[in-house]
Amino acid sequence: MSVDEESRPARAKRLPREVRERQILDAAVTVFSQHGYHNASMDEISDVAGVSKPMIYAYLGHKEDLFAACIRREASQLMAAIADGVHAEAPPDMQLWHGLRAFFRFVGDQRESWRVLHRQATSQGGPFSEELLAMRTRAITLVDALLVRSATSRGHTATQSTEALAAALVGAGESLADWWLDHPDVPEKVVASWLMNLVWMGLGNLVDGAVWTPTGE
Amino acid sequence: MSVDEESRPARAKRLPREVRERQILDAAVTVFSQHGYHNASMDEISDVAGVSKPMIYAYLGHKEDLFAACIRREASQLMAAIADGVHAEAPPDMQLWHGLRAFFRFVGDQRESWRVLHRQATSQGGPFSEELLAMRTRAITLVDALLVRSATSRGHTATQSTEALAAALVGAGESLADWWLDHPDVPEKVVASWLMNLVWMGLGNLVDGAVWTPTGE
Amino acid sequence: MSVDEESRPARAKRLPREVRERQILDAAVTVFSQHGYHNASMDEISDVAGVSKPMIYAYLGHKEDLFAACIRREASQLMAAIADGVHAEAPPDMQLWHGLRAFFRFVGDQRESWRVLHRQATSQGGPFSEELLAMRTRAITLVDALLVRSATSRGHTATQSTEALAAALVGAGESLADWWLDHPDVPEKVVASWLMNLVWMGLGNLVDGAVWTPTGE
Amino acid sequence: MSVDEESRPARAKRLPREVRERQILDAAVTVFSQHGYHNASMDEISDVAGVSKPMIYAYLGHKEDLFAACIRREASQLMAAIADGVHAEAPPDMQLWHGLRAFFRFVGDQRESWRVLHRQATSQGGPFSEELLAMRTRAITLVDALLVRSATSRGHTATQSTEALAAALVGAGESLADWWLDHPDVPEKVVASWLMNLVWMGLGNLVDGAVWTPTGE
DNA sequence: TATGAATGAGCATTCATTCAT
DNA sequence: TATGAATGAATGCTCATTCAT
Repeated sequence: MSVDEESRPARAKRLPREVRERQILDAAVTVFSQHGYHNASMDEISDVAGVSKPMIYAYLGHKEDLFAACIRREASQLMAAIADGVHAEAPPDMQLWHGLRAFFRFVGDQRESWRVLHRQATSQGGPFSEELLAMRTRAITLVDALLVRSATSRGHTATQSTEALAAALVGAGESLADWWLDHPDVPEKVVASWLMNLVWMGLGNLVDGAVWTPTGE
Repeated sequence: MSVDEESRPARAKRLPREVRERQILDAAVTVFSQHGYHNASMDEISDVAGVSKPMIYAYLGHKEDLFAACIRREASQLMAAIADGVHAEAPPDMQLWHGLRAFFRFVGDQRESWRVLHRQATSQGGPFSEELLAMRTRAITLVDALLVRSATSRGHTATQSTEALAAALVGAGESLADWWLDHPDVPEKVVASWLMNLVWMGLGNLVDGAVWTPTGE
Repeated sequence: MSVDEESRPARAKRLPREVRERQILDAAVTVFSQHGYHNASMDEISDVAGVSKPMIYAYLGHKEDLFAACIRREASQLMAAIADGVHAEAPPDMQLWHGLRAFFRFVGDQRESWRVLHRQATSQGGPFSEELLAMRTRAITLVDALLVRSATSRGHTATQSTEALAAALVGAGESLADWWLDHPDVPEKVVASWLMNLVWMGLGNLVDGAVWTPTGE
Repeated sequence: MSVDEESRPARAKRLPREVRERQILDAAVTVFSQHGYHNASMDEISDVAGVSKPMIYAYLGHKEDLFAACIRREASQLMAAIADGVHAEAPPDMQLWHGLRAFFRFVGDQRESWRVLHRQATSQGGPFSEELLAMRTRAITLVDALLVRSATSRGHTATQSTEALAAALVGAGESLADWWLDHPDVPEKVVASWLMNLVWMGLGNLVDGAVWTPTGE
């Protein structure tokens, strides 16, 4: 009947804004990832953060803003992780390979972040799509650039399709990452190599101008 | 006195249950697809369906049940469309090709359905995942079988990776479909062929035992 | 998934009104007794009765009317049972004794009826109070008359208090009946004799070991 | 513009939780007593309490909890009132007498409380029965103890029947209290003495003109 | 006589959000 | 800076009741 308040870090008073914001964002990511955007209540977030609700509103604004802030932060981390893994001077296939590995490593390490980014953000309409789309676009653009460079370096002309292909690739990565979440015993490197093989052998041929065409249609 | 009641089809009275159920499901798909599961209100659904709320509850149960029913129906239609497009006796590549085309055709024709299936159902936890997962699994299984058949028919041994690859493929398709929703001027056949080329040239090599390996790691 | 409709008597068609009414009242008493007035739904009653709701409304009116009808019927049966047990020519104590026994017998045999009469009807405001009050008043009046007759026959003057005493007596009976519902292993005759002793001899005498016993049974 | 807001005490702002809880409970008792549990709406309670509904839920929980809280509070007050009236060293008859008087005084003074306790709580199933049963049991136990003590002090053996007798006595009190509610011109002391005589002397003695009178008052 | 179809109206409950301190 | 107190506004859901057949 009496609530024990021991479980949470003794609500420290008068912390600098920066710290509070981090606390709140951490809590928000956790809660959003657990219950989804709509079922996450500001009450629970404030509870988990060890901060009163008015603080949240003062520092990070409305629920939507808060969610967007989460996405922004996590997306940045993801992009940073990938950028970190990729060496710009390496050949295209190695770039893609390292990018994929970094991606899967991130997903494996930061499941909460990934869930918020992928599962939650995707489904919410308008406001978040923008945040997420922005990130997704950056990712696609990156891959796109890779493909284009790769094609031109071999003497081919990049077609419009590269952007679409990039989209497909990113989707494949996400989907495979989801699959991986349910099969955690498969090593990250293996998963990455599967995807790499799938797309590279395919992409490689494409880039070289080989095309599959339906027969007898 | 009240607002004009002309806008909706004159609320036909005393229809057989079957008809009402269809009306309701149609409305629900529309509304869920527009606002998402949580922001869709039963009130609006009943409004759009031209039916009072109690009818919805009487015929299709709670909001969750209703949503599940939507997913089930739309998923069935999607699967049926794909099955319809594929000819079982055709060679693997043609089967995949026709499957893809049927898939993109469905997405193009039934945008609402697709949005409900993909964006909404994916993000909602528990109860729906099951319905959707079931369908997704069926799709993945289908592709998986295709790969296995294809591999064995060429004298190779199917590895565990096929299921993962199938997952990746399905994800790629979904993602590309989403991309396409934002680029409607690209003909369906072209989009399908992009994806086909991406995965087939890749998958083909894989199936034949060709493997990409990182160099200089 | 398929509903078996075997459990209920095959919904016979075209029964005479009298029969239908009985069916409905029986069902209503059962349901009211189980869930209480408010939690009993017309749907369930119609279900249990094996009759469609419009029939109920046609034959017995609104929920309130239906409930009142239940009370009337059950109350009549109770009063009849008591009247049956009492012999008008017997001496007052024997009259009371037989009345009590008949009452407890009724409660023991018709628990549902009793529950509706006592627990449900008592608590509902206005409309039912009247029905129930009428019965209760009849009971009280009966006891009242007994006391008055008894007193005058011994040369005493009846005071206003008799009515109040009768009320108290009836309450004691009801409460003891409730107690008995929770102690079913006590024989009816014993319970009746306890109450008889309490009210006839008084606690003072009981405490002193005086006991009333029926004569000539 | 809106209806006059003068009728209720100027909605004081920002009161401590304790005060609000009392306000809410007071309002709840009033409303429950007027309309009964089911017909009482949380809206009305919040209105009468001069508090918004969310406060009720925040402080006292769901409707059931709220009702239980009411019962608990009122029951405690009743028991306290009785305990206050009884002197433990007095002889049994005087103890009973003072207990009865305290009881009737409470009923007379706190009609709302009594109605909630008796009429409402009794009729509602499960959850409340427990609260109320607990109190009723305490009351019965109290009387039971009185009887046992009284009997043994005179050299008699207490039988199992005491508990049942206590139940009967409590029921008689409740019923008489109800009767009294409809005959408010009878003084409390008189009503109490009627019941006292009934149970202490027994009807038999009463009929013979024997009367119990308090000594040394 | 008998019923499946249909609804108006209400109610408990929750949540994001904001004062007053 | 920081929060307990407070609420407007929805929303899911149910039920008694009545048509149209």
